[in-house]
Amino acid sequence: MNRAAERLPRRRDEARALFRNAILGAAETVFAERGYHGARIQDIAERARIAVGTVYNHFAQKDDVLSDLLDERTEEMLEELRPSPTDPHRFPARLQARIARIRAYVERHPAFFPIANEHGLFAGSVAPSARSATRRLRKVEEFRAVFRAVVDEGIASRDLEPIDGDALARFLGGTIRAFILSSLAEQNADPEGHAASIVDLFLHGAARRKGKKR
Amino acid sequence: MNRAAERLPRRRDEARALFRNAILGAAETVFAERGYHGARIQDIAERARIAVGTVYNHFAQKDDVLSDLLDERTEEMLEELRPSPTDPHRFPARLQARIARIRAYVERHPAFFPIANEHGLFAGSVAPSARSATRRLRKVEEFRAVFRAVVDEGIASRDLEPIDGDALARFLGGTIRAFILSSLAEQNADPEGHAASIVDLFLHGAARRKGKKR
Amino acid sequence: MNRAAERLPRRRDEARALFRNAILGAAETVFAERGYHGARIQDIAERARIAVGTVYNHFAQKDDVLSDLLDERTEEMLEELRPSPTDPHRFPARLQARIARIRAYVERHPAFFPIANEHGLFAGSVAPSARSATRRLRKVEEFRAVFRAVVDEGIASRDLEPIDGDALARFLGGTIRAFILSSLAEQNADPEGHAASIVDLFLHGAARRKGKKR
Amino acid sequence: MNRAAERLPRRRDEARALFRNAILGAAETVFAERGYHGARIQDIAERARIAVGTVYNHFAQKDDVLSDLLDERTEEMLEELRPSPTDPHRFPARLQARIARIRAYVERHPAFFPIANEHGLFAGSVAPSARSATRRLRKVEEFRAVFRAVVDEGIASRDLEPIDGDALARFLGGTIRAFILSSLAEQNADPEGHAASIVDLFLHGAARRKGKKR
DNA sequence: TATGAATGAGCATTCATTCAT
DNA sequence: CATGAATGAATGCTCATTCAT
Repeated sequence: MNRAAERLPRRRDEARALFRNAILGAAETVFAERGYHGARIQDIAERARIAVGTVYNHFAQKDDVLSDLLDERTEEMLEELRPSPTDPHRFPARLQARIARIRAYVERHPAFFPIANEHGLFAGSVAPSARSATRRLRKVEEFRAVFRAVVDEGIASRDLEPIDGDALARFLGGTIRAFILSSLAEQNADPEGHAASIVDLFLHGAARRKGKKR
Repeated sequence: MNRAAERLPRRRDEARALFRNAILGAAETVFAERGYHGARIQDIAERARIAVGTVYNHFAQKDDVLSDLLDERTEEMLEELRPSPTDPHRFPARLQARIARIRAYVERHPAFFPIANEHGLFAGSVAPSARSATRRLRKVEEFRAVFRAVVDEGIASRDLEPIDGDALARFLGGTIRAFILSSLAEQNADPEGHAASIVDLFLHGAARRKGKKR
Repeated sequence: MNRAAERLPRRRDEARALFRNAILGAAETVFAERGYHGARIQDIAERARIAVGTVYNHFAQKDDVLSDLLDERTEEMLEELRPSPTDPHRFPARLQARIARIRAYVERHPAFFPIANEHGLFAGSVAPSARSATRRLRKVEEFRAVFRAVVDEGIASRDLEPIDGDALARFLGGTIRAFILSSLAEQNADPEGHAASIVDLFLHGAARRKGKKR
Repeated sequence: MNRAAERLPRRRDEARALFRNAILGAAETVFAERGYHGARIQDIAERARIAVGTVYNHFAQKDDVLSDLLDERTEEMLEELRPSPTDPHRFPARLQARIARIRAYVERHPAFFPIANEHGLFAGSVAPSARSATRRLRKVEEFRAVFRAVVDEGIASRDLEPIDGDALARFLGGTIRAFILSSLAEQNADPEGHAASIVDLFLHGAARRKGKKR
């Protein structure tokens, strides 16, 4: 095969990916610390230990750094939410497994959440800041869709009430969001239990349950 | 008495309040449309039909316009959430009444929600944008406290599970937030029913309820 | 006579003068503290305990406040430098008397000197700041003329070398200026002696005087 | 050796110095023409044929441009005043040589003098314009010290009266200042003679000298 | 391709001046 | 005439983006 011919380009691509990831990683921290507008390209470059110009060799504009960051992280989060071959079969345990993965992700990328929030990833209807707005809305849509898929799964398995799926999806989103918040706020010692109780609240609500075991 | 002497100062204060409110109103729209950094003082002034300098006769800096706006609107929202003498006595109806008021508020100030979100009013842990950060955190705390008070009320009336109040408060917050989102998204024809169903989800969850009436 | 008719206008004029002087006095301090551009009309008004608008009832523009201040104070200083009926007749004592008056003036108006300096009253060839520049140059000229007159007097009385009068006038100016500087710097206990020694330096220079008494 | 490695940094430093000097040179003219506050950064940039931002790549703030300019020019002037290996040995000629150098400097940098004056470099006790005030006072002190050193030299060589050195130093300063003024005012054809006569006035004063040759 | 200095459009803020009361 | 809030032109400074090396 053309190994020799392949090697160099491959290395080149690897180098490019290295730079790109370094920039995105730096951007994640800096955006979280100072907000999008407070973050200067120079700050990001410094944190990534490269020159300003280099950032522009990998991203056309500042806005693209944010967009790509949101895209990648969101995609990763969505990946955690989607079904996995190793997931349990019954709905509640299945949901709990996914939520536990989300929690783990949030703890790996705590800086990402404030950014996602600033740009309405979990809220919709935010200021349309420039050309990346469209892309962002698409991601919001994908989130909605995944929540909706989860809910549909639950309805199909007769674990959820067969009512308005969109409303349930939003409810699920809100619940997960509250759960992420507490993950960021506290250093919970029992992630499994935490995920379990959030699923329980989603399923059975906060009302007092006479005579039922918990 | 000294009506005559009183009149002038009173009018002056009224005029000041008029300008101040005009500025805050304009700022609400502009911040929502363009985001904090995208909003120029001149945009706000133009929308309020005053001169740029006048904005600075009422607010020391751009940041203060945002802070005061967040303060005032948040206080108003909190007011809607707090118990009212006309509220029903039993917990579910009581909660539903408050949530309906919130919904009405959101519909009166649709522009405020994106702003609040951009600045983490419903999320905590956002980028600390200079001197107003402290003020904002205080408001976040107040929200948390009000949700907590609602939850404690429900626990006391034996309508809610007597478990970790903070967790329940966050859950309530997430639920209400999801509800606000849908209020902004759709023009629901039945606000009463909407509030009722959100309370129902909060109380009894999304799980299928065999044999129970809905 | 029309005393009655005169009285009111006279009072009015007195009131006007009162305001005018209060403003000039306040301006003197504020200009000295912050420099012309650093001084805001509002600062001057505050120090004079009047409203901003009132300043504009007495001076057409900020620049006029400065010009009039420079004019008045300069005129007063020139007055001190000019011959007085009570002056001694012989040149050295005569010069000493005038210089002592200048010194007294500087001590009454210490704030004025920095202003005069900032605007080149003692230097000529400064930035032509707006329309008052012409007036200022006139004052510089008047200073030069008075110094020249003093020198001519000394030449006529055969106390000074009959050389280039302009050069001598500049030399006298420089000497007096150095003297004013030390007046501002130190709290000399012996003003008379100070004036005497400056005259001595002007007349006989700094060279060692063998065998002469001092 | 590592010439090649050295070349780039060296060139970079040279380029930096080129820009820096161009800015300072432009600033010298513009400050002299319009005064510090009347000079806009854009004016300076335009005269230096660079962009506004470039000024800020070399100076943190407008004030620093002024400060550095004052520092550099003052240091250069002080350098001219300090003893040089080529100076004559006897005091009067020595002093004359230094003064002639000052005169030459003033003629090379006529724009600097008004600036120095506006900021009290030759006067002390001016409006303290923010953070650069300290630096300026230091320069004023250095001037005083150099004048004092000259005077001490003269006292030591028994050419000057052994009286209060500070007073003599101020007198020398005033004399030189007057001399600088005339240098700026006229285009004297005989610089040597001019310096000589100023030294003569400083040494022997303006009094008529019977029987002495001039 | 990495670098980092140059560029200049953009914006917050100031403050002299006006004018209704 | 005194008052002080409204006005908006003016300007220092920032920072995304470009480009010569």
